[in-house]
Amino acid sequence: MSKHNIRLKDIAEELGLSIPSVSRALNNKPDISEGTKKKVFELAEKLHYQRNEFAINFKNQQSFIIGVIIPQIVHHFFSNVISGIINQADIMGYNIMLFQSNESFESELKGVKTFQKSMIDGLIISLSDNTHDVEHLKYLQAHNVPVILIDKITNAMDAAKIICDDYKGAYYATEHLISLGKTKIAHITGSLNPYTTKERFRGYKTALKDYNLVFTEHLVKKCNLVSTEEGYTTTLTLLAGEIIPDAIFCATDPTAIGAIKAIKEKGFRIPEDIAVIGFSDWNMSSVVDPPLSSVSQPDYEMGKKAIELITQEIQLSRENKPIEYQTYVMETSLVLRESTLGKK
Amino acid sequence: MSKHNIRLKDIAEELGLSIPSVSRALNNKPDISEGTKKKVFELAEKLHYQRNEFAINFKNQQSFIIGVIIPQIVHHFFSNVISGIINQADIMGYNIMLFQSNESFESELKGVKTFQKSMIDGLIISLSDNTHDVEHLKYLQAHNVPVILIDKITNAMDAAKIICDDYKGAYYATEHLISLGKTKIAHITGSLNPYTTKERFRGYKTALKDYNLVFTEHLVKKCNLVSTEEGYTTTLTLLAGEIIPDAIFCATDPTAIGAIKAIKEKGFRIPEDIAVIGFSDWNMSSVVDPPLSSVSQPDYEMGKKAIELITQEIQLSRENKPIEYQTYVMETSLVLRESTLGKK
DNA sequence: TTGAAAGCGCTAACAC
DNA sequence: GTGTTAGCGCTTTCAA
Repeated sequence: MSKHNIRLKDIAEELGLSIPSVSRALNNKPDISEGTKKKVFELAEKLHYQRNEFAINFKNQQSFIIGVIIPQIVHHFFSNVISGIINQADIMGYNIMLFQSNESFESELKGVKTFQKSMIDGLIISLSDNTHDVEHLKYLQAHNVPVILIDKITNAMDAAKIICDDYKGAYYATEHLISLGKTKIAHITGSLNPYTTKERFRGYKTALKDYNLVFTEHLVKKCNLVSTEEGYTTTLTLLAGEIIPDAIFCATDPTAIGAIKAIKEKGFRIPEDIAVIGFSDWNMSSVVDPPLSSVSQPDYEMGKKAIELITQEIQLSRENKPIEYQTYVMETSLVLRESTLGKK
Repeated sequence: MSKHNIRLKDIAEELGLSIPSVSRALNNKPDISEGTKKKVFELAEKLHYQRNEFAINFKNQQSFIIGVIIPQIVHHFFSNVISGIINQADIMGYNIMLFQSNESFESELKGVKTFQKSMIDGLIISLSDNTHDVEHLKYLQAHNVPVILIDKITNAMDAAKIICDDYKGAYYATEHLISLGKTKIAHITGSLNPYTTKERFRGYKTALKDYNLVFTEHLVKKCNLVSTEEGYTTTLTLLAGEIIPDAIFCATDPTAIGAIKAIKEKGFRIPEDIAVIGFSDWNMSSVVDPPLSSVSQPDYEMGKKAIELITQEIQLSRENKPIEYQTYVMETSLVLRESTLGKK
């Protein structure tokens, strides 16, 4: 907001009162007479008085802004997380400042720095795939700015963490394929840095082991971007290999959609020859042909939870009370469609 | 950031200097000796001095925050717009505060109000479908907060506006269907409030007229949410009508995807019996079966442009220079796939 | 119940 | 070159 706005001073002068009196009146303090309070309110109304929040923030050293850094907004999962964050923040009286790292560590660093300058009250962050060092986040914590890690977390720091149960989700997905009688189950994984991908891989391996299926190195392929294109080309390699899989568990839905395209193109039937299951349950997964089975993540709720946690921490931090960090593991669920179940 | 931080005062005292001298040194002002400047810098470094931005913002009455309000983040078009906004804002040295109206006018009003309190330097907004009154935006303008309308705009106020050429895009899409020899072209439109939908409808009608095709009331159906589900059910009604269309131009891609599902289910061939074209070019549109032809919008560039314009306006506004409002119409392009072209 | 004074951290205008 | 003074708008003492 600009200069030339009505200040307490203007009201005070016009009413022949002192500035503190006007302040008291407008803030509904007890030690002010009803008469003057009424006069002040009326004039304030008439002049369209608006508190200068710069002054307030300055005085309180609080911004009511929560910074949010995620790798990519254009991503079904993250845009849902953000949606939950924004709606809940609104309820709690906070504003959201948003930044995307585009999976670059330098960019993430820069984001944290500019947020710091904007005096955020707290930070919710999903780490970039290339973040190995978290000194920038520890620095914030050390300066009483609560940090909450969401989805892409790290064990390199103590903080509240919100994840979904990638391990269990992957385990159930694999188990589902096994229950269909599949034995040569391939896995297309992502860059192995992020915790999430690792956990999905672990769930896959454990399920195989628990059901006495052999783990075959050749049936695991790595995608860096976990994109549709990469899913497509990776699956082509898979289908050209010695062992043709009879099912594929993909670490993300786009990859799975790429896989479906490759499988159809090569003339295999889905799911009879090769069943496919993804992870994330994009809203578009239901419209591909065949509709894709997937592991659904509680994205919106994760965002909501993040705000609940951080507003609590902000409060505790301002009261100089100790904060206990927990890791919240939120449940995934299987959404089964034709890519594994076939036509009804 | 918290209290208990290093202030200029701390440095000044430790160095036996006055506060302004320290300020001058740290801000690289010319009227300070190299010697003291060096001393100050070293101590500041050692003590991890950080400017208190609350004080700076207070002094300058500027936040370097740009507010952004859009109807829905979880929307391919908008998340791309925001992506462009954030990346460009970063370049220009601004932060982005984000809010979604969820297509509710009340929510939009509330968002504007909280942003006002957060002292945003400018607002970029895409109106909710239910916004008929724009007094809240005019109020901002009147208080020297530049407002830029993007995509969902209104003629009810004077401001810089950024849209894509919905009319032309729709015209070309319809023209494309006509060029395929289609004559009974249906149109599934959205809620007719937003300017964009109106323009798409107008483009459709004009194309029909220009090519001497009769406009048939029955072939135009309205969807409120323009969702996949609605596209599906609406298309079913269309296919159950007296005149079966030989092509459908849908106002959005989700609608078109729903239409494809309905058409396939009823046993029609795409595009031989009924061709389908959408609008927006979702990234998933290429993976549906058949891949969907669509009108691609310059979403990311629109966001980028919005930041360029608003930072200029903010600058002009601070210099009390007059601002000329323009409407920027950005070009769409046809992305043709199998849903109109058929298999190669 | 009200006013006077001080201060949040910083910078700009004015002295010396 | 450096220090003194004043002020951004508001709230919170402390006096009266």
